[in-house]
Formats: sequence, C-alpha cells, structure tokens
Amino acid sequence: MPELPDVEGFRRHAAATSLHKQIVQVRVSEARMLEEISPQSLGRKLNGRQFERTLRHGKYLLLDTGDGYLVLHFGMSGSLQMVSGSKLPQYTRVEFHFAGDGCLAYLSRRLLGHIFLVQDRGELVEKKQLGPDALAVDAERFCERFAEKKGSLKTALMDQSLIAGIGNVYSDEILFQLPAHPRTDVHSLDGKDLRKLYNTCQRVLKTTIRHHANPDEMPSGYLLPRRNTNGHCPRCDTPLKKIKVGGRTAVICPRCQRKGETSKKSQ
DNA sequence: AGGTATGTTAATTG
DNA sequence: GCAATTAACATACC
Repeated sequence: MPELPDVEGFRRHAAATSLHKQIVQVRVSEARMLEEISPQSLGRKLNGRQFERTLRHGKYLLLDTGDGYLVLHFGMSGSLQMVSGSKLPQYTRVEFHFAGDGCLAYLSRRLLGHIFLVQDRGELVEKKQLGPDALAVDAERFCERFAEKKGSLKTALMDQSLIAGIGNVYSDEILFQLPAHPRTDVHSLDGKDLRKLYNTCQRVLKTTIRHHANPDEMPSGYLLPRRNTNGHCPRCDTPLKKIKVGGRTAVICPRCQRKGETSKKSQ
C-alpha cells in the first residue's frame, strides 16, 4: 500500500538494513521496472558502491549512491525487503546484493512501479512534477497552494503536483478525520479550514507512520481498518459508503461527512 | 466471469 | 490551451 506512510516505512527499513554495505551485484529479473536505464548500466553504476543515506519525497524513496540517487517508486503493489540467504520473496523484481550476505529486494506484484536514477532531489521533483512533500511542507506553503486550487478536496489531496505523498487510502482517512465530504469544493475552504486541513494531514500521516502504516495497529477512531470490510463508522456506527470521486473509489461515513459541511461544524 | 484494486501517465474530452 | 475524465499498464482477488 505504498503511499507516504508506507514508503516512509520502506525508507526506515532500508536505512536500518542496507546502508554502508558494498553492493556486489544487481539482479534485474524484470527490466520493465527500470526507467530509462538498462540492467547492465544499472549494475555498472552501482557495483562497488554503497548506499550512503536515504531520503523520501512523497511516495518516492531515494537511496544516495554517493554519485546521485537510486529512486524507487512502488506503484500500487510494491514493497521493499531485506533478505538474507537465497530464498527470495514472491514478486521480487530487482535485487541489490551486498558483500557478505544479504540483499535488498524490490518487490512488485503488478509491475506498476519504476526504478531510475537522478542526480539530486530537484531532478526528481522536476522530472515527476512533484509538489512539496506532504510531511515536510510548512503550514503557510500548504495553505497557499490549496488556496489556488479548485475542484474537489479529495482530488486535490491526491494531486502529487500540489502536495506529494497522499493517495486514495490516506486521503479518505484525512477526510474522515476532518471531517469533510470528499467532493467538498476546495474553493469553499477559508483560511481557518485550510489550517485545519494541514493539521489533520500532519496528524494522520505521523500517526499512521508511528503505527507502521498497518491498519491493524491504528487507533480505534480510524477509518482505514474498516475501509475494505464494508465496515461501520467508528464514531456513529453508520454503515460506510463507497462513492466515486475523480475516478477513484472514496469510502466515507455518509453521516459524519455530509456534503456542504466543512470541518468547522463539529467542534 | 466481471469488476475492482493503495499509482502514474498518455490520450481524449469538454 | 487548459482542466477534467478515461484508458492503459499488469496481476490477483472477490
């Protein structure tokens, strides 16, 4: 489930397991995962080097190679796993083997992610047209950017060029916590609403990261664990409802998130 | 068996 | 010309 909190988990995993080890082999079993680089060139680039630190921008993970960054994107079904020994997890597509033992495995069930190289973060931001990272952005810039945006609030939250990192699942959680209807017109929000939106984004992202982006570990007031189960609202027990917003499925509590109401109503 | 799935992007439509 | 919608990508699951 690779949105910002998931990718942050991958980043921490990589930082804890894969730094300062000499890369001795890169195995690419699915060249389709590589963007604008061949398996051979990637191997030449990385062999003998080591990952020196990790960064994250939105849903992208960057591994510093000492000369530019390896960038990983996880699509809808990707993940990252340090493995030792020879048994690789299912859907392993690219392996970064380290001297001694161990390899960092990039998995992707549906092959929708990408791996590529950039010289710096700015190049990534430019290449993929990304807004500021949703966790790193400050309140002022966040509100400025949303104030110029039109359309539905859910679509805006998921717009990577506005703010990078939030996708379908976490936008639902943020809207539920606000609470606001996903089709709320961004234009209808005043400065106070935007400030509250910012605070809610920060709180939801930080909280879900703390709980390892794992729905089973999340606080009882969260929508996310009930999102797939035809569950009931954790606040009022009304059955949750699916609606289409901007082509994506949004899950809402039809009672707590009524259209036309903004967050100011409920305290 | 058809519809849907956590994402991005190119193509199409308005 | 731009923003909004749709299709495509590829695979698994209900």
